[in-house]
Amino acid sequence: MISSCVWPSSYAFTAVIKACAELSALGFGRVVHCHVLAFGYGLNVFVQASLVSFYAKCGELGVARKVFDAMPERSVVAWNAMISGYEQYGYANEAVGLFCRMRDLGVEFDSATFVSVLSACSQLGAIDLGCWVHKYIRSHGLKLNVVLGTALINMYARCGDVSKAREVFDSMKEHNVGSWTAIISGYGMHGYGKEAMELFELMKSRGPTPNSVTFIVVLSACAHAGLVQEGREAFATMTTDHGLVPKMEHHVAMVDMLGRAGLLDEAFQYIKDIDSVRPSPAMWTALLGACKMHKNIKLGVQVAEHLLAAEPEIPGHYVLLSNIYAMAGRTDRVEVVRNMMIQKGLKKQVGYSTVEIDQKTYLFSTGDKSHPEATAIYQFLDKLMQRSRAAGYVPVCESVMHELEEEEREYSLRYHSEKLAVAFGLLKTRLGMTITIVKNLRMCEDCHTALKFISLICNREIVVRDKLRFHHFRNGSCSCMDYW
DNA sequence: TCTTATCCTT
Repeated sequence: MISSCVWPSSYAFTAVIKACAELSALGFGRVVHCHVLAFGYGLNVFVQASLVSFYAKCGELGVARKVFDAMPERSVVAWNAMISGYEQYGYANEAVGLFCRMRDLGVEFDSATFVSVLSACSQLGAIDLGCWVHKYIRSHGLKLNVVLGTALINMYARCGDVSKAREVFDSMKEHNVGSWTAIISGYGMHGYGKEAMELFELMKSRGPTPNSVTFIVVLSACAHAGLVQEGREAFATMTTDHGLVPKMEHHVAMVDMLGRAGLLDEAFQYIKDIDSVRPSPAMWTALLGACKMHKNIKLGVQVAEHLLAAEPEIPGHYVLLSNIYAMAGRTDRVEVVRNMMIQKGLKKQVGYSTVEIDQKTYLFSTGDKSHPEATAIYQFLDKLMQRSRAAGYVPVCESVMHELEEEEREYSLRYHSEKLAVAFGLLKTRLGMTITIVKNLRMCEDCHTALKFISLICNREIVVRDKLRFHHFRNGSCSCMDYW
């Protein structure tokens, strides 16, 4: 168009920029941006919004924000594009922050705004804001379409309230594969395998045809609830009844399911059969986790060696192997693994936990003393652990063995981030109130045990969302029934 | 014209 000397309209630009966004064609998009300025469309609101969206989708959030900030007048679409960009790239706090600014400025929201904000709430476990959005939607009579409804289901499930998620699902007039998948996944995350399977049956009898994602979710639900037979059947019907070809994700879920159930040899054979065709470290990782869970040192070491050869740069593999050695009391091997990590310059991912109190989110990391009330929190936690010990709690020395410095070991075990967050939550909330913690990694066995005791001695319900799933602690036991 | 979700292992 340009070489033919035809003057492009703003419409031509939005279309091309949108195409660049979909292709993640950053370089070409930049050139188009130059043309936008050359042709004098730099101040066109539609073109600007498409540029914000383009840069955001390409992960260039700083540039997107520059274009966004430079807009003399911002349409709701531009706000949405910016919020969505932050959310998609994991900057949920920034997404929420921008949403709050929008609210303060009195900008009118639309359903796209809410979808992105609800996803951000899901990431953060920010149920208070999520509920606020839900109330706003209801009080303003906004129509609950499938996309918005699914975002709500997802928010409630990931923020710990799966029955609310179900209410939303039931109240929706229209369902598609996505909304069914979302609610099944929600039950699965909470360890409610039976409910997940009942819904799956209902879906098959009177809902839309399940797709590949649905089966990942179903298999994962089975894996976390010990429903091996159900999982096997679902996997089989995937091909026979639905003509779907199992992808690597399904195989990983199958290995995970067999491994968690203690069928380690079968899981091992399963991998060998598939790995010869398509090698997949993810399957080995799942098996390694299972070896640790069932304390099978011999197989674990074998699997870990295989895995380290395939993916030498992933710190998590070394951590798992070292944990396995630690459980076996092989301190010498723990040292070796630790030195391998140091040599490769690999660092353990830093764990942190957040707790929301009065709509404010507080973040704790291991041994964290940055909180102004740190002294009180630590003292209270020490007292809690003392009382737990009196009630029968015995510390589980497992992952600690891996800490770099000698004195850090005991220290970091005692002050893992979730314990600090729980102590703070107990100090700041009244009896009868549930404490909800969001953690970026999986819980360690010691914290899991400790929280069971804390729930008992304090007579409190504690909900922890770890990287993968939910734990509801009540009266000294956990909803996962110690089956992670 | 520009904006909107559902998934596995660590």
